[in-house]
Amino acid sequence: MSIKRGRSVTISDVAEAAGVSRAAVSKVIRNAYGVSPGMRARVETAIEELGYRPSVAARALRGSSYRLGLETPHINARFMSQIMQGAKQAVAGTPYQVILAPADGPEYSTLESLADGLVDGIIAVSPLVDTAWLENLAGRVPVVMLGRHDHPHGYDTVIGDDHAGARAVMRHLFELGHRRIAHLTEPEEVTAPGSGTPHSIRLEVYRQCMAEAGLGHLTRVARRHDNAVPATRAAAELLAEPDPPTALFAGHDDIALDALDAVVTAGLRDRIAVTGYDNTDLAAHPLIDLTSVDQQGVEMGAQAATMLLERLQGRTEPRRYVAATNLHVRGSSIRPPS
Amino acid sequence: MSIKRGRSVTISDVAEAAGVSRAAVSKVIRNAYGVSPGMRARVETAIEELGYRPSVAARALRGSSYRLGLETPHINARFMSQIMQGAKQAVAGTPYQVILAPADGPEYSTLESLADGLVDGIIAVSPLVDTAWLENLAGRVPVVMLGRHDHPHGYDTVIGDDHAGARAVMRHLFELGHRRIAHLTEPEEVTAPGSGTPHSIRLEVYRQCMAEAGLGHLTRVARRHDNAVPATRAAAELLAEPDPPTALFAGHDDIALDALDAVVTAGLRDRIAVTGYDNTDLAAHPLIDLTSVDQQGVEMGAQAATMLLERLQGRTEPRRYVAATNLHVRGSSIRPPS
DNA sequence: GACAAAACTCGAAACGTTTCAAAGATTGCC
DNA sequence: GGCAATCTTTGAAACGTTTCGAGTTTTGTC
Repeated sequence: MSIKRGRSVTISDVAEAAGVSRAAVSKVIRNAYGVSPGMRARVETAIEELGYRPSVAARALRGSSYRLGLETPHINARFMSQIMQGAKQAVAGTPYQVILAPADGPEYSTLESLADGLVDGIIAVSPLVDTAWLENLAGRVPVVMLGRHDHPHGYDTVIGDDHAGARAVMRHLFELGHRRIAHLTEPEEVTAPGSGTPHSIRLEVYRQCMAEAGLGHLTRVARRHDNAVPATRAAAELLAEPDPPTALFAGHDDIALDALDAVVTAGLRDRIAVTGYDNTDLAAHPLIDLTSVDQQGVEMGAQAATMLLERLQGRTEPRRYVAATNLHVRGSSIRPPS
Repeated sequence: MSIKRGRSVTISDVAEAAGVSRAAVSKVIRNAYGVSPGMRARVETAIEELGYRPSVAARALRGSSYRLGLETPHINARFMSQIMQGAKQAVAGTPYQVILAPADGPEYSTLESLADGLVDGIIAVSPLVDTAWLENLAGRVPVVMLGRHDHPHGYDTVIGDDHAGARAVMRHLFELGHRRIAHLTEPEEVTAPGSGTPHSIRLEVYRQCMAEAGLGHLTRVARRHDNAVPATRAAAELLAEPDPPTALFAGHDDIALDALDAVVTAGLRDRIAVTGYDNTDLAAHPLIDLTSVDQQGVEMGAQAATMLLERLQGRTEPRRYVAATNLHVRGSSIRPPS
């Protein structure tokens, strides 16, 4: 009763069954121009009866796989759910599908393996790869980069308004009365000044706001480091200092969650303010109740996918989309002790 | 300065550069038998210099794409992170890569689109598709199903020990002194008796345990329904009943999070016990602090990927892996009012 | 009803790999 | 040194699509 790995139905089988040429079948399945109603009908019947499905591999070899690839740095990055959701919405109704390739290692290799003819376009979050390399990649396949504030020639970019978002956080914390505000962010390589990563900008805005408020001397930046220092520890160390901060501005919600962990563990839940970024679904949970910046991840994902589709239809000049931000104030916005 | 969509380096280019045949290059890149050290060296140099990367499309057309596909029903399902992590671990060091295809729609179509020559093997969580259809799919490409307690011929299965896990939860709640225990689960179609889905078994065990304890009359089952009824509402309705339950046994952590939401919103955080399933990373967060059943998702993912690799190497008899479960008791294990 | 234009259909060549049988080179043995 | 056995290497034929130019039929116009 064991079924052997069967050869599947090919376009030739359909052509034969419908009594037409392979070229004709190809046109029908692609809705291409120049096919008579009669032929279309016969071909569609044959396709139906045989249960024909075009081979993605053969199509890809010939030109298009009808797949868009989404590269994501960490499997867990909750923000990516939003992006994926948006991208899926954008391709609904087109023959395209979105697949996800988690990096978890060197980003170059994940991107390259996507580009190796598997997908027709790539959406990626890769702050670390350099622009020249990306321009080169974009020469082979359309690319949309998320969260790069550069102005490339060959690829498109989708970013949030990190200046506005970070500034909104700082203004909010100042208004609550905080002065000792610390910033919790990613490792140095992701926040290098001028690198144009979202986290470098949030950090820069943080510094600037502190300076403008005459609080430059209270500036404190802590970072998580991949395995060595989880964000919980970085936060805990901040809290253990002689004059600990009264507010923690976390670079994104995942870090904010860890910060909350540290704050709660230190028994300071209603003494220390914590803010996040991305407004992921958990932020609204009453047990988390995290103030966070919404940067419309779903819309960003949808825009990114749309840009790829445009490229596939021939657009060549680069596009750039900047998503507006919106601060959601929640219970983690504790006032400082007065 | 605009780069035109360049044709990339092919195996022929490498062959020419190295002064050998295409077949020879093919052998080298696949580490196949029968290639002299001299030739290998020349070919490898040429590959290096030209920056050659094999086309996945062409390879797939010819046999193997070296990609494994992971189908996941909802983008957000936190449990899938664990599976993905395990699968990636298992393929590390092999030429295989894992890609993720979120379903979000009819599962058949996602699975088929994966099977259309894109991947060499499929790992899927699809409780709803029927066995015959899967056997057929498995005839075309190796398949490992997660969470199906059936005994198929053509595909492999990886499951958690849902009987033991659910029983552990119930025993735990009884020991705490609970009698009014409600079960919060997925829509009917996923829990049909005898369907062999994990949720049908957890439900069945719940009913059985209640009956065994002489509490059959207190059995209460509530369900979320895709868009209409989020789990928060289902839970809230339970809590609003005349004699509300003192403990909520949620089918998995995502539902448990919603249950906690409802419990907190009703102001009953330290009156009602909540338990989850899957022990996702959030359960351990001090603000969530959710008692949950660990079913070794990472190990399950690793096993699934390993099974695919075995199939690709020729195994034909079906395999089945059952992961042990382990209850993690946390703060959400409230005692009932005495 | 003749002729041009438009609409439709087709055969064959590509796309970049892997595989298979066969040719060519080398080794071992007596 | 000759012959068989083994080891290397190769050319050509797949794999299943799309595309392109050319051939065939239909339509429209006078």
